[in-house]
Amino acid sequence: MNFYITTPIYYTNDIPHIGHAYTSIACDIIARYNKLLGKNVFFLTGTDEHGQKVEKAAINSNLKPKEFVDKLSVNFVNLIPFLGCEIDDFIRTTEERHIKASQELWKQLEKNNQIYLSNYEGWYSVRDEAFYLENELKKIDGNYVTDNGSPVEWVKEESYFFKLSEWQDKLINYYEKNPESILPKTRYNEVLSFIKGGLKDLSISRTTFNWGVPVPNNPKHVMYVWIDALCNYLTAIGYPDINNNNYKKFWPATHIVGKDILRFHAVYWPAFLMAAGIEPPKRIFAHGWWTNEGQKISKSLGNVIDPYDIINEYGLDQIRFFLFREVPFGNDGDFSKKAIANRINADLSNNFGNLVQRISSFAVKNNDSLLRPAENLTNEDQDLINILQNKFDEYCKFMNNQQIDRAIKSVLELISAGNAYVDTQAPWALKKTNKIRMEEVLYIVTNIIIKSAIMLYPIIPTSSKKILNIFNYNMDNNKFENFTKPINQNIKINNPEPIFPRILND
RNA sequence: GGCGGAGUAGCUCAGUUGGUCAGAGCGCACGGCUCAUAUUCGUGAUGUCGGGGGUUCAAAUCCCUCCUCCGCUACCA
Repeated sequence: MNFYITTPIYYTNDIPHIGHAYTSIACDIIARYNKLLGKNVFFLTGTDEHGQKVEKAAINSNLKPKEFVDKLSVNFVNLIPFLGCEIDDFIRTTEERHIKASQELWKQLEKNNQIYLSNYEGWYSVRDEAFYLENELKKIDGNYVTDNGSPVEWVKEESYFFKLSEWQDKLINYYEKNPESILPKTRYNEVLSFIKGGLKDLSISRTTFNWGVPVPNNPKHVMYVWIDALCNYLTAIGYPDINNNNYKKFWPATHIVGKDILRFHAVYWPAFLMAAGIEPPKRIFAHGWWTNEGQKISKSLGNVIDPYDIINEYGLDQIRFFLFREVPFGNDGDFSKKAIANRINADLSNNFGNLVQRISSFAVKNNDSLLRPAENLTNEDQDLINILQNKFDEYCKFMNNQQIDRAIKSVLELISAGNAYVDTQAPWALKKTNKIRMEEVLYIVTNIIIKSAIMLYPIIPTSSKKILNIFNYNMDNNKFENFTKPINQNIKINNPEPIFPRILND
């Protein structure tokens, strides 16, 4: 089984913020989960480097566009390992392979009679790089400006168009047959209602700037964002060489996107693909946005969250955990210091960390660090093992639908059951009365700890490995095959150390 | 305006096809344990399940209506 997951390509007009980190980590979690399932995974991210905005920013910086994007792209390249993301490729739209792929996709669309030359005209804002309808504009001092105050000018230019209007019925048909190809459900509804509202042909080239992929056989035009940007998902797996091994293995992809760019991925992109005779994406998942202490995040408010700052303050796994434990994936969330501290302390330090600590240090002090497989299971033991089975089933069901928060909650419930089991079995009492039973109890809990650590590995990979290391357990020999079967090996415990330090109140 | 979603304990939210569905976590109160990062375990309290009406033996769950909030309603990644 193969699994292909992508982030959007990030636009090189600014440095990365928490939103970029959020999307990338989401993909990393899903990628790691699928690896645990035993799949071959291809995880792609990259940067989108063309367009008028970049061209202008480069001029303002006294740099050639390529020099400018080289500088900005590296910020995104460097962020990936800092976030603990294990990617398989990083694509830049200025790469030769991508220019070739986009042009090839264009030619394929042209060959299939999906592109025609015409004129595009309307009110255009250079700052926003977008056209506006008259009713979206307001008049200030006799001049039209956009809602956010950008000046607009009336522009008429020759442009190539994609026959999007021809794909309305086919898209509707496709989505009605594949209701889970857009998630969450509410986004699916939005997309479908948008398509049902009618589709107009799409302008896909520009002549007013040069920083883009040249349109084949007409160098006056460069591609306007859509085909260039979206095609990256094909480029990275070898397109246009459709006999390429990666292409054959990994297409179609699962795309994780912010809710603001859902339409491009869920309407234009599948239409392009179908028009080119290529299968549409397997799934598009749209996630929400973060606020900061209840406030909308914006540069002008000065409350942009720098992923480096926040991770250096709380720790990588702690932030990864918070981002996906706190909020149902797909919803908007609020990033607050209080919520972060509560989450880390309650779930990681007090619940999981404590279970690890109380068992490992108890075993070191009272059983010479050695744990031996349990032989005679009581009803209570069996109950706990049954809970593991139930929670693992839930966890997989949720993860398969990108309900990461629900999956995490299932594991936390298992860990809570582990803590409760320790209390009822009271190994500190058994120490005086029944040493054999004490050993069994410790071993049964250790099984739960190890399985919990592996289930949480996609979210908190470094911490999970630390925990497994305490128990000298190598997770490579226990992925999700026969996962709930109890471990059966002697375990020697390494020096325990607190994995999740609590966050002290400010 | 149109389409869609949501209003459930102080907070964040679960609640498939109507009948242990009135719940979880956090917070709070009380009690227990002492292995553990002053951690954990147990018990308990607060809810007219947005308002009103209807269908039904039975509705948070279906229908009608009203109120509030949110998203989408095309060319910005």
